[in-house]
Formats: sequence, C-alpha cells, structure tokens
Amino acid sequence: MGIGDELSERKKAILRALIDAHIENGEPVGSKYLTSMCDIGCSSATIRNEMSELESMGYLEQPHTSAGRVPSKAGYRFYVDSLMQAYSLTSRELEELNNMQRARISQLDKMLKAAGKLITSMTNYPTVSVKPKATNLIVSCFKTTYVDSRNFILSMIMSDKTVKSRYIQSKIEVDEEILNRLCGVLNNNITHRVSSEISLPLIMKMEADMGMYDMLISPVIKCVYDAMNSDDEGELKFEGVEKLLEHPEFSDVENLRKLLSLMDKKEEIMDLVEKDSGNDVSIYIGGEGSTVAENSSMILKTFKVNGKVVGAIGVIGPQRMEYPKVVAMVEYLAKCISSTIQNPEIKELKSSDD
Amino acid sequence: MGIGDELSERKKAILRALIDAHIENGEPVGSKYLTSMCDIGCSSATIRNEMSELESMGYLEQPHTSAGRVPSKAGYRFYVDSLMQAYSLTSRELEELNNMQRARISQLDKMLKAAGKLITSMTNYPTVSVKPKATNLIVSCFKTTYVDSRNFILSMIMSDKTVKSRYIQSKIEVDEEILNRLCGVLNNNITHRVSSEISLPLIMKMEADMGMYDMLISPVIKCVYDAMNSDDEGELKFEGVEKLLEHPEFSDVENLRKLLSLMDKKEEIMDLVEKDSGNDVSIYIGGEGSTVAENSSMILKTFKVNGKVVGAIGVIGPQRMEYPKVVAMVEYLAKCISSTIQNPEIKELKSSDD
DNA sequence: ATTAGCACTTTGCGTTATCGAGTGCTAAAC
DNA sequence: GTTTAGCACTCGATAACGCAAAGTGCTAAT
Repeated sequence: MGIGDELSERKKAILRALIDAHIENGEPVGSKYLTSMCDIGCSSATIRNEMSELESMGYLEQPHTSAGRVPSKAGYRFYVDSLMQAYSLTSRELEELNNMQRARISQLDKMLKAAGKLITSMTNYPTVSVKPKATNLIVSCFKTTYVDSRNFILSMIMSDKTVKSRYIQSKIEVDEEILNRLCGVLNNNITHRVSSEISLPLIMKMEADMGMYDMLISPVIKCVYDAMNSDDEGELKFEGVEKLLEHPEFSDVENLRKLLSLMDKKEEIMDLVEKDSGNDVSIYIGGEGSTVAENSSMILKTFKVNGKVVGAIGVIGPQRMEYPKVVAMVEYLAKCISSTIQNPEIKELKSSDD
Repeated sequence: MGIGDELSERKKAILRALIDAHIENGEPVGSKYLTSMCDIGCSSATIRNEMSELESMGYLEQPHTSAGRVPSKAGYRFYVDSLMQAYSLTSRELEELNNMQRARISQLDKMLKAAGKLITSMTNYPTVSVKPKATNLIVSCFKTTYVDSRNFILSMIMSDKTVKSRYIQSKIEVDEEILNRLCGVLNNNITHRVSSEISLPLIMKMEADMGMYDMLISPVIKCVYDAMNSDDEGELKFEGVEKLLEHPEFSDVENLRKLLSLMDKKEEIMDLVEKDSGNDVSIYIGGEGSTVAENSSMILKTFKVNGKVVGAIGVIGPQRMEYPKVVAMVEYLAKCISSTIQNPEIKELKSSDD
C-alpha cells in the first residue's frame, strides 16, 4: 500500500473519527464536534491543526472556508483500505442472510437476483449484478428426445456444462430413428465449432446428410444459433435504483444523473469485473478518470470458477456510504454464493437433508 | 365514453392546442400564447373565457392565479382518449423499428428486452416490461437423456409447452435402463400435480419405487421443484430509468420518488395487466387512488395468447408525455411482437440456464 | 507541543422591493 | 348575444440586503 504510511497514529484516529462521523450524519465535520464526540486526548485547536495538515496531504477537503471538513476521494480510499473497523453482522442480520442461503437456488442468475434483492433491502443501496459475456460458447454435445411424431426436444450441452433445450414442432413426421440420425449429423458437424463457423456450405452438407429429412435442419440450426449467441452479450442489472432517492446527496438530481450514468457503461464495468482479482471485495471510489462517477462508489465482489470470472455482485451508492456494513454483507453473501457454485454437484445431492 | 361530450368544438380545439403546447414546452400555457401560435379564430380574451370554463369543468388547472393553465388529470384523460392526433412514424423511425423486428428473437423475454431498449432509446422514456406469473405451472411430461454413467439430462415439458432442462451429475452410476425407470416413476407420480402436492410421503413412495437407486430421487425432485416454481413469481423490469432525469419535471426528486414507487408495486401492476383487455394500448394517467403516481403516466400494451396474458410492454414517464409518438411506437412494436408470438414456428420460452 | 481566545469568512435564511406574466372583469364594439 | 380591448390586480420569481451561526486560522499564552 504505502499510502497513508506518513500519518501519525493521532492523524489516523482523527481521520477515522471524522469519516465515521461524516458517514453517519452527512454533514461536514468540524473540530468542535470531533472533540466532543470522540476522545482523542486533545483540544479542538489541536485537531484544527491536524485537520489542516490532513487537508494539505489530500485526505480532506473543505467545501468552503467556514465549513467543517469532508473526506476527499483519497481520504475515503485510505479509510476503506486501512482505517475502517470491520462491522460484525448482528444475529438478526445473519439470520436474514442465512434464510436466503437456505433457499439454495441452483442457477447463478437467480441466486444473484435473490442476493441482490436481499442486499438492497438490508442496506438501502441499489444492487448491481454482472454476468460477463460467455466467450466462445460452443455446443459440446447434442441430444434429441422424442416426444411425438410432430414434436421433439433438442438438448444442447454447452461447453460450460449448462444445458439448453428447445422444443421443436416439426413440419414433417419424425420418429426416434430419424431423430438419432439428426443428432448424429449435428454432433458430427457442429460440436466444437463456434457459431461463426456454421457456414452455408456446412448447412448444405448437413441437409444432404439428412437425405429426405433435410427440412429438419433449417429450424434446428436456427435454434442452435440462438442458443450459442443467447448469452453472448453479458448482462448488467440494477436492482432497487429507487433506494438512491432516500439518500440526501441525491436530492440534487445532477448527482443522481452522474451515478446512474453507470447504467450505460456496460462495457467498462465488464472490463472492471474481468480485471478484478476476485479474491476480495473491491471498492471503487468514484472520481475523474474512473468509471464510477464523482461522489459515488461501487462495491463489487466477483466470482470465479476455474479462474474464469462468471459473475459479480455488489452495490452502488454515494461516496458517503456505510462501507463497513455493506462490505460485511456483500462479503458474507458472496461467500455463500461462491461455495454454492464452486461445488454444485455436492449441493444438488446434499439438499435432501434440509 | 361520454366524457367531454359537453364540449363545443372550439373548446376542444383550445384544449387540444393547449395540451399540445404544454407537452412541447412544459410550461403553463397562457391565452396570449395560444392566440399567437394557433389559429383559432378569436382573441385572447375569448380564449381566456373559454379556458376559465374549461377549468371549472375540470379539464384545466391553474398553478397559481397569475399563471397560464395546465392540463388536469381529466384533461389528459380526454386528450389521450379523443383529442390527440395520431402520430405517423417517420420513415427513419420505421426503419429502426423494423430492424429490430428483423432480428426475430424467438424468446419472449429477449424480445421484450430488445423492444424495451429500442423504445427507450427512441422516446427517452424508461420502458417497463411485465411477465405475469405462470399460474399452476405443472410438468406434463418428463424425459431423461443419458449422457454418461455419471451425468444425465432431465427435461420437463411443462403444461404451457415450454421445456426446462437440468443437467444432473449423479453420485451413483446410472445407465439408460435406470434412467427410463426414473423417468417412469416421475411420470407416474408427479405429472399433473402442482408443486405443493409434492409431499414427503410421495417422495418416499418414489424412493421406494426406485429401489436401490433411491438416491437419485432427492436431487431430481429438487430440480423439479425449482423448475415448477422458477417462473412463478412473474417479472417486472424497468429499463433505462436514467432517462427520466432528462425531463425537467424530475429535477424535483420528490416527483421522481413518486414515479419510481412503481418499482415496488409489482403486484398492483400485475393486476392491471391481468385485467387489461389487451386489444389496444392502455394509457394510465396517474393520480390519487391510482397505482401510477400523481404527475406520472404509464403506457402499456399487453399480449395475449389464447386469451391468456403472457406479457406486456410500455413506458413510464411524466404526465406531460409525448403521447402520440409514444403510443405510435409502442403500438407498432407490439404489433410486431404479437405476430411473432401468435404463430411460433418454434416454440421455446424457457431453458435451464436463462 | 498544546490550547484559549478572537477576528475573519462564508453560507443560509428571512425580509423587502421590484418586475413581469397572465388573469378576471368591465365596458365598448360587432 | 357574442366578442374584444383595456386595465387593475394577483402572485411567483429574482435580486439585494442584513443578520446570525458555524467554523476556521492565527496569535499569544501555557
């Protein structure tokens, strides 16, 4: 880190107390207030001097000459990195979080959605959830299932082990044997190919392979295409945006607009997530040059499976955020989600005993 | 209707011109402005008299004594029902709309999402899309597909003809015969039952039926449960909320908060959609007693298949909305979507991972 | 090195005055 | 009888002013 090393213990204590106070009541904090509320063993004059130095070091800012101090971006940065005290979840909160975990939803999106709702309701900040684009999604195996002479199911086991199914109503009569043949043709020609490789000649070859049943190919190919490309885009979702309005910093619509500009920055956020180490909760303090707007912050936890990012969840809010609490909750829920997606088969089989 | 019948043609013309003007520039409209801009053949004094009457009839309101008039809720109501002129889409707009239609996405959710993005970008209002809860979703047929000795796919054809699939990793070795047996047990015991009917005794009976393979039942049942309940909730999504900030009425956060309270009124909106005739675009002018907040409006078009509501799409915004344009666009897109879902060549609405 | 005391600065707020837009009303004109 | 011109009136918006409160920075004393 290095940042903040030059600070004396007293400066750190003052900075911490000041930011805590500011987070709590939202107003600039003055020297008098600090002396009365916290027991740093010195008078307001001393604190004034210290604050003045903290300001010239870049950790604090003064809205105007005769106001108290407010944390700067660097101040918040140092606070979240080294200063803030871990929040320990109350038993009431733990209970709520565990309730959600007990629901044991099997699909990542649903899990993220449920977690998002929970975090939003518990913190009063909107949740952001990210699902990165599934790059190079390919079908590793086709299966057909006969339903009746006009209907069958096409199941595709994708390279990421998910299954996609399509119910297909056929124009011509089919039977199990024809479906097996179709399945074979698909497996021979399409598996292990990315969607751009499905060329017209290839399609024609498959139609030829199907002989008099060539009509089956075209609707099926359409489904395959659809399935391969459906996740391609990646998703960025916000839940509970309305909660922002309860925070006083957003009574100025301009602030709100700046923060919500995030909603249009899908690509940038995907990048952030992609680059994230994933080991820990990341805190982005907004400001110039950053994806997150001035006066805003984003807290994100990404999930990796086999070293690949498969999703992320977190909250957005004003820079003046209850970091300790939010971090604790995101961390806890993330741990639950991680353990669920890390070893899914165990989960599936274990669910009997609860 | 009846409402507005007592209005002379001149009153109607004045009301229409006034609302048009107000929608355009957002400010209270005075008599002078009306005479100069529109050619109703009379002077400002006459218009003043007419406006005064329109006000006492409830169609107009005066923010304060010395301001122009503003449409009341009833005024807007009458305007959208009878007064406003149809907006004809420009060729540029039609082109954009058709582009989207050409993409021909097969799944309703995806289609709604794409349509929503388009409407939002073309109108600058947020889109709302609704998917009602799938009531009494039951499995009408189970199919199993063998992958290898440790893995198989469970496909469920639901009562609404959609297919859901789950990829299951088994703790014990399986083969096609065992899977067929599992499939039979499931079909015998679960099909045509709603999820609440899947009781513990039933599960135990199925485990008994499976003999030494009873361990398979529990993970499978969990998937079944999951599938039956996954759509149960219904969905209410908002896209492009940030667009609201560009409209001056929302520089007062209070207005924004009121409008966005919709985001928490899932049930009420579902109700509205459920009760909607579905024949036409519905315009909800907000106000007391209504789900939609004061000063806000919602435009919705619902889709029915076989007389059952399967979804809805529309926009929300300030009461001062460009109704003609928005209605035209929603109507057009809705027509496209309807025709696509009415005759689905390939019917697929849900797969295991999206 | 710390602190008490004080002058200084700046915001917020309430008061007042002025301006302008738009109405309602009355009396004249069509 | 309907329409119109003219005018007094009302009310919000804006700016100017002064005052009080909060908080600082600095100086001098501890």
